[in-house]
Amino acid sequence: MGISERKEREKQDMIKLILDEAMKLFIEEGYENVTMRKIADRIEYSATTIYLYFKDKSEIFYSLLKIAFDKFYESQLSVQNIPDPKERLMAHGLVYIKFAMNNPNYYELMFILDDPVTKMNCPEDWQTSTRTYDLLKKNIQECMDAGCIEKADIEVVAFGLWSLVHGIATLMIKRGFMVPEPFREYLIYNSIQYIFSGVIMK
Amino acid sequence: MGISERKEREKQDMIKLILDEAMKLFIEEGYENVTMRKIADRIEYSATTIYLYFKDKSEIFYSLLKIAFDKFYESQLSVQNIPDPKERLMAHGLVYIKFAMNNPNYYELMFILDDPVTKMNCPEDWQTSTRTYDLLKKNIQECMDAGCIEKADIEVVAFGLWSLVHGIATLMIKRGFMVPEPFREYLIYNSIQYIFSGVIMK
DNA sequence: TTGACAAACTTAACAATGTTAAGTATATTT
DNA sequence: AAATATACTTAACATTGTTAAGTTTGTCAA
Repeated sequence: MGISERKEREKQDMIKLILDEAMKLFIEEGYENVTMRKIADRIEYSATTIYLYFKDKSEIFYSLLKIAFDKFYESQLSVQNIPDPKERLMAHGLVYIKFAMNNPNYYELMFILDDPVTKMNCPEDWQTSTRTYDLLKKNIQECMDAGCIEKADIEVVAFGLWSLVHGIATLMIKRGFMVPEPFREYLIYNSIQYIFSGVIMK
Repeated sequence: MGISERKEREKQDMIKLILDEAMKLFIEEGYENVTMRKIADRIEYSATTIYLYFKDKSEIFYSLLKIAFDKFYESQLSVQNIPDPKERLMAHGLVYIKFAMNNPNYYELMFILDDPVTKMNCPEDWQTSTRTYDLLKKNIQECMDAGCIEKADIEVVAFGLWSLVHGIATLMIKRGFMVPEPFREYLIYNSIQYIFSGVIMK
């Protein structure tokens, strides 16, 4: 009988509907400003219905977390065709920050907010997130192999460069208003440029 | 007559009482977990009394913000007696991160949370916060003068180095659990070391 | 086809939050 | 001593996430 299949399909449709509307709201308004009742309004069901498909609010946004990491990974790939490893590494950093500033709510979800991340328990959950980090390490390794940058523990270098771009991203997202607009791009590009050209050997 | 003076004194005492208890709660539990009623319990007044002394919750923590920035500045000073400019700059970075990790709730208040910062309107408010940044710029300038690091727009270099340590700090505070404990200190120290020794000229 | 049962969904409600309005003591002034 | 201003409290509101209880709808066996 196809009834249970249909039911399963309907259930998946409902989950997708909730996630889609939650995502739209979230991108526009951010985690704290998305309420269960707002989502309920959008999907045209009562708020409690959502609890039949998700344990609680953070579980909804834990699902969105995976989508965010996928989009994030996708954006990083765009840089992988650059042949010169040191140019690629620099572009990698820039595209990282660009993603963060174009998708501040995604970025907050992935790297700042506590709530939905607590749902990440199984190690395979991290795989989506570590994919991008592996990409960075790969690019660093190729720079080392090509003699562009000083050889060292790759974990150390990756963490350092990640911290740099993460720092720029979070400062711009959270305290960007401190920097007058036409100056922001200048600061971002040149500070990365300065530090990278220190790390990269002549 | 001394009545109005006494009243003014009592008012200031009350403000101090509220701030003291709010601060204690805040350091232990963080902004979101401090409620008006919890503060009220501690000071042994009703919750609404607090509103006679502060406009709203964020204004209380805006007051704490200044205290946090003062403590922050104080901690940075400890490094200013190091004679060698490049060693001083490196130590500056390390002490920055140390403060952030020892006072994660202060740090969040200063550089991550949105709410209390919105109360900062007058330009003199920023002075407490820019003091530390000026200190960094001074140290960078001395490094340039001594020929330790490549000459460039000081705003660019300061922003880059700040982003680096801010990135490390926020990653450790917000996603530190991803890094196994004995590995954290190693990552922090060596990644800073690596990037600094790139920036610093041999 | 109908009656029992399960699944899907809603309404009502709870406790906690920040915050406001109205009321009550207490202190000051005239 | 009466009038008034000050300090504080109680009650309440709207909003939040979430749970419990009730209702409707769909499915299946007789």
